[in-house]
Amino acid sequence: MTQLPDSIEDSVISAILGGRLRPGTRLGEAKLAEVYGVSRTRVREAMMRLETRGIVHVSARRGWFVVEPSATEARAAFQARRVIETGMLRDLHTLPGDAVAHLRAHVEEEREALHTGHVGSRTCLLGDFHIHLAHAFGNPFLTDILRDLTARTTLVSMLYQSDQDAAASSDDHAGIVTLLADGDYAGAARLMDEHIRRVEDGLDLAAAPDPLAGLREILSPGAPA
Amino acid sequence: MTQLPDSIEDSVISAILGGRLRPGTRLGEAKLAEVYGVSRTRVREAMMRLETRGIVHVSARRGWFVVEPSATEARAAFQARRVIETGMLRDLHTLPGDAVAHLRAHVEEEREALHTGHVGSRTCLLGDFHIHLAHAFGNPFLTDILRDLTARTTLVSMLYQSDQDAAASSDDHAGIVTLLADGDYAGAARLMDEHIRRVEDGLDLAAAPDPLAGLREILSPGAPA
DNA sequence: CTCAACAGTCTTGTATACAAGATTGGTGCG
DNA sequence: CGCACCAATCTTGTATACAAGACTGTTGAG
Repeated sequence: MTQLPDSIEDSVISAILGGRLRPGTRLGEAKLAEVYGVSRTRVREAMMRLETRGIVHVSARRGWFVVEPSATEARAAFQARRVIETGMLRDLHTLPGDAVAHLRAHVEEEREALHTGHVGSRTCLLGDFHIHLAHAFGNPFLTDILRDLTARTTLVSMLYQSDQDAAASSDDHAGIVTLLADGDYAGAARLMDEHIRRVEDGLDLAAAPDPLAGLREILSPGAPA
Repeated sequence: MTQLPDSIEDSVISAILGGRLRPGTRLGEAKLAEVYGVSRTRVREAMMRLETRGIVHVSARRGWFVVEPSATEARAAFQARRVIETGMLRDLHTLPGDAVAHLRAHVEEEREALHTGHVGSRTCLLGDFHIHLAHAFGNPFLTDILRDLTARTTLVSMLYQSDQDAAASSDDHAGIVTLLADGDYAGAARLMDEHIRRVEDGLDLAAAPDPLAGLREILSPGAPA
């Protein structure tokens, strides 16, 4: 499904999409340099690229951190995705013949992940659907833009205690694919709009994000001396 | 109209939007470092950021160059703009009250630039309209995305001998503002779609971009010894 | 005269050294 | 005991040195 990342950037992005990197996680240059077996220079370059893509940010002389979108930014990110994804479905009718089959297969994978219950691959697959759909339209700019936006909304979901029902999302995806199979782009656009709104509405954007979420989780079973 | 840029990136972007930087222009690190009075390190950082934004690219050990979009990339860039800008107009009805007035003033500026005939500020203003419109909707993600896409399409226009009629473009802009003033977002979206198509159709994307365009221009009057 | 090989120069690629600020842990005063 | 202050340590910010490759101009053979 997802090819293994060759660059530091891809590696970080895919870790976020897969839920392995949480918002607020510190990414020390020295640490990363050791992990990837490269010098700090390369790590810095990668971090700066990710920064311009809005994935990480730097706190002066403290380190690089996975972004923690504010409620406002969260809303804007979802809004941007809605505008672009529905816009694509409404304006572009250029899906190649095999796209629907591929998307159907993807939804099938989602279903399986739902049953096996592996939360990481599930999160990853649910985000990947949108990226694959964008990719199928063949516009690399839109694909790249949506990849970054999806990474951000994935972070948002991690931050605002999403009660997102993965099964419902997958059902939406299946519905969109069905409509596309019928050539009903307008219907697909409508359903996509509802879908993204549903995901957004499943968030508790009023709740301030818990800065200690990570720690709390680690310490909940019982801390050692 | 356009506040003076404080970073190297903004400076390059605004030079492109204003038509002062042509596609293919070489941006040497040492040269830029001297111009901006900073070290090569900072210049490299800025260039790498611009690279991830698709504005410049690096040719190994030869230097940084303003991108020269291929015909395929050109079409994709216009398509992306169409999807996003019409999507915004269709989905978002969140223009603040004073937005229309500001946009009207902007179109008025365009008109003046048309008469005075200053080609640089004209190009800049025509692109700025779209950026300002995006900005008015208040979604920073979409604004940033459109700024970069607009920079790219500006480069495309320089590269593919656009016969774009600046006056017609400005008329389109005026029309869009009028529709927005009436709250007719759907109509504005339709006109925006036509407008961007018109600009794209004004290009000769079949013609291979002339890699010597810059030189030819310089040498046309008669070369000195 | 043409062309291939080569030396010199220029430019980026990468690592490393050091400066500057932030954090942490300790110490002493009240 | 609590708190402010201070030293030690860690981390990024920035510049610089040097390596590696690309380009240019020259030179010499055919």
